[in-house]
Amino acid sequence: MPETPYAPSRIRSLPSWLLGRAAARGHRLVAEALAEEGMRMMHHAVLSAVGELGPVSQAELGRSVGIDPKDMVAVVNDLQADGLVTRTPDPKDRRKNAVEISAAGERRLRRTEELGDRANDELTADLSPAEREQLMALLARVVEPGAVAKGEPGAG
Amino acid sequence: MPETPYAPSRIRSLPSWLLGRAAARGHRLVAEALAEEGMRMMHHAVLSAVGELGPVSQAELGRSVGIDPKDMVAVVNDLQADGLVTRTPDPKDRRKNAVEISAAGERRLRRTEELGDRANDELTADLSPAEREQLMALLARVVEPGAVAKGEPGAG
DNA sequence: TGCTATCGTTGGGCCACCCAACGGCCCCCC
DNA sequence: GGGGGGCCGTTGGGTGGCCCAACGATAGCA
Repeated sequence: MPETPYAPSRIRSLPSWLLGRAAARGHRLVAEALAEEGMRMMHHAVLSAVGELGPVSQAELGRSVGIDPKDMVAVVNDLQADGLVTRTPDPKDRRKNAVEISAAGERRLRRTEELGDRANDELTADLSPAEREQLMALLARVVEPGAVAKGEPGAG
Repeated sequence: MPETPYAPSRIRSLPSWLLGRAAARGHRLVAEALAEEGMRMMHHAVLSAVGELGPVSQAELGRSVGIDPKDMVAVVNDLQADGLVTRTPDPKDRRKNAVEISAAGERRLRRTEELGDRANDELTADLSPAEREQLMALLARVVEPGAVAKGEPGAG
């Protein structure tokens, strides 16, 4: 390399910086993989959460994937328009919408999960399985400080 | 736990997801720390790179911190307007601007580095120093696949 | 002398993330 | 059983990071 593709930088020694770079690459890889099915990351995340949680309100969905209620509306709209989820008023609580995955949604989810997994494999291609687990464990403690340390069972 | 603050999700087992969450938290912490000095992350990154590289063209700066030339213009404009860097035409190559840090820029950089460091300490508060190093090493290999594995000297 | 590539700059667009407000509805307390 | 606090979905607006396209000026090379 004649030029200086990656200049030295004190910045690079900061976790936040590396984290941002790594996340950006992961985002890019996953996003373009999901694009093969016409899906975006948030849509995939929400669809996956719906598939796991069963009929669930949008608010709870939002909390589970950490997305703003505003954006959740748009995502569920899209998913519903594509016939991937159903949105039915909850008879027990008329404020809520019961969001549920459809058969088409499950098929789509299966494909996008496959694509997402492969993108993540590429993302961590340089890491051994053990290292990948190690990375995940460390990241989990960065994401939720104080949650794992004392062996707390947590929410799930 | 009555509610489900963090619902189970297959998504959460993906590196890209955890990476995104961790990066978001790091971004938030660093951004609000830097805000004390009226700086944004990109500005701090560029200023830091300028401080390290000495007089340098915007294009090279952009490559070193991985930022779009378009955005670099705005960042250097801001830094220049605040008197933190100087932008002088390069006599040897009249296409280029030689960007250099000023005395005020060095002072500002010293403070923002301090703030950034503290934010990163908080970000990795749950990690021991060894674990933090471990995380950084793993992240570096995620960011630049194939660069570290074979002991390649790289560009620097 | 041309051709190609780079540099700085301008313009536009996409996506994730966040805050504020509002009508509708539930639940609990009085 | 009536009222009030709080949650739900929805709409609106705003910011930051990232990427692509184009263009005039300039440098390097054939």
